[in-house]
Amino acid sequence: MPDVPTSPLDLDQMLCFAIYSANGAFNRAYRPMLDRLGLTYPQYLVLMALGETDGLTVGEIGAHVFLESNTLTPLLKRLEAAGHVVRRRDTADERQVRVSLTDTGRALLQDACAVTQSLAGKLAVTQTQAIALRDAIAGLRDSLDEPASTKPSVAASDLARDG
Amino acid sequence: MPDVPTSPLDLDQMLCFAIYSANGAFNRAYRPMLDRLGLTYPQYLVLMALGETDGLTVGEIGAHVFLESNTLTPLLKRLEAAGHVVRRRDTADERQVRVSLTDTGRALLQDACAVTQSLAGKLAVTQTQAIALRDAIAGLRDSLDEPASTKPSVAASDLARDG
DNA sequence: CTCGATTAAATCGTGTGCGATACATATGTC
DNA sequence: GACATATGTATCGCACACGATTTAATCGAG
Repeated sequence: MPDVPTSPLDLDQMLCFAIYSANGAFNRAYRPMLDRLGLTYPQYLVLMALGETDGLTVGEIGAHVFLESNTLTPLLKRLEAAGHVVRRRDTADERQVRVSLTDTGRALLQDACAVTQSLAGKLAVTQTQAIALRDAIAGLRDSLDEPASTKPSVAASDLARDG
Repeated sequence: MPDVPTSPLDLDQMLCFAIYSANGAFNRAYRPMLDRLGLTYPQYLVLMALGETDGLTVGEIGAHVFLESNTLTPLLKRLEAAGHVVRRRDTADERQVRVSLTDTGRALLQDACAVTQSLAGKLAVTQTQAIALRDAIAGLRDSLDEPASTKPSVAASDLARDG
């Protein structure tokens, strides 16, 4: 084992940087197309969540897209102002706000999904690779979000070039 | 092939969302530790780039961390105001500004790298998995950033659940 | 039933990322 | 010398994202 004295970490070796920079690349790729639809990427994600299950509460949306209410509330208001979404207090529990897609919102979601489809063609991976990659990254995310999980046996000292 | 009518895209099936949410998870994990050091994550990345090669120009830093000068300039000024970095015009080519780590900046980088190391222990992947993952994601990023590359033979229609 | 604790949203302020645009300066080319 | 180009800088603007606080509604214990 070569002695690695001071700064053993190289930018291109870090898993977190790969994800950070890939996220930026996705944003750059999505932006011009989503701009035409008047959507931002997080807004698109929220529409997708509602497309799966309409009438989610703000908290439920947040659980899907990993955003808090302080981020979602203004975002949802923008979506509502644009007419893509309707916010309505739950009659049973008036603390909660239920969000539903409007017809135009649903149509917009269709267009946005087409954007994703077209973007998929640019990726330098096969479908099976993409699926494996997605699941691995999702697992990574979950292991980071877990408060203090019992790590699945990975020797921490072995992971010098991650993070 | 099953007919996939209107909204075949599920949030959890999308590769871009996995990356988006993993990036958020990394941010959440890094923030409390980097906060103690008075650094943001992109600032940390810039320090790392300078740790590899000191005296980079702004443009060179941008090439490393995939950020433009309009993002980097204010970031670098904050780093300079905090005393972690020195900006100096290149005497040979006065268009360029060369950025160098100060001693305190270099020390800070060490501490920040330790943060990454400790974080690596939380990841639910082996080292070999992490390396493969990192390379795959970096390849993804590069395929997205390429202007209009000849895609490596992936059937676009095969990639419905990516993007 | 009332009071206190808990929960869901909303709000406020701040920092930051990142794009668009405009502009100054230095370089290279004709 | 006049030109286009490249690069760094400054400004503006929007949208996140987080922390902390506030308000409203619900629930639970007494």
